[in-house]
Amino acid sequence: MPELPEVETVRAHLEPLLTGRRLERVEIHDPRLVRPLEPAEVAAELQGERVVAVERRGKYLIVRLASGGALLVHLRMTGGFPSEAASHERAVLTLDDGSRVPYRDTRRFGTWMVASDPDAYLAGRLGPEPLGPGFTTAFLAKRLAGRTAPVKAAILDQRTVAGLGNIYADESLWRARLHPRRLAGELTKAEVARLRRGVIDALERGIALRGADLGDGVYGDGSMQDEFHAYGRTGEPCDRCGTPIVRTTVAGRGSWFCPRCQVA
DNA sequence: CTTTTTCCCTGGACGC
DNA sequence: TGCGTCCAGGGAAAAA
Repeated sequence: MPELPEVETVRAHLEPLLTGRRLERVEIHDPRLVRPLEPAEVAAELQGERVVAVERRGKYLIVRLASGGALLVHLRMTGGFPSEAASHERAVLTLDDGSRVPYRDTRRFGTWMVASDPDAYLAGRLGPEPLGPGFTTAFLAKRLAGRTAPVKAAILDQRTVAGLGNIYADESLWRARLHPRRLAGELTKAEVARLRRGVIDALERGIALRGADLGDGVYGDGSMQDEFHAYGRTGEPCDRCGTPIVRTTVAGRGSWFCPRCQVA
């Protein structure tokens, strides 16, 4: 559930803790976290490495190492680096200043992997950063052209744009006034431009508010949930036209939209 | 190639 | 109160 704004918030939290530090000790308690490798193999690769930067690409955290490689962390649904003791601790980093950085993940979907060439690895599975120069209307139009999948499915595809999940997909479509079931290939140029703008605005707002906090201890301390226009708002009035928000299922995901201003 | 479906996992919500 | 059932969701993998 952490999406781009939440992962960015985690990145900002980790950066001052890790940058410049050496990984003194790496304990991986849950073998699933690093499959198919064994925890001991991953720990051995990481121990003794120095962290030179903590970056983000899409929903991945990139813990860059002095060797040129990186630890790639994907939080999936419930992963996170709590600042206080928490249950479901799946791994712990001990740094050369003696500090402990615990990783928790209730549902155990998150992954850690060591990549020798992280940029190549990520480039092969992710489209452009939505807040970077590559996410142009022309690129988005090309990605959507000819596709018969619902536009919501298309923007959840990380190769179309990196970092959207179910929440920000719905918020982006609301801002763009597009029905989630519209066929991706049938959008007009003007609608594609609106979609791009909706994605950018929704994510920038999410980052500014330090992400959403859904009260389950998974998302951070952000306040984006107070500004949701669509997600989870069944029956509540649309902030544009007052029509009650409707829930349906698109691409196998709960999807909320305004049936009046997001026209099918 | 595309699109859809299944699966992984846990805790919280809900019905009886 | 205590069960059983359903649901949430990212993305890999399989199926179509």
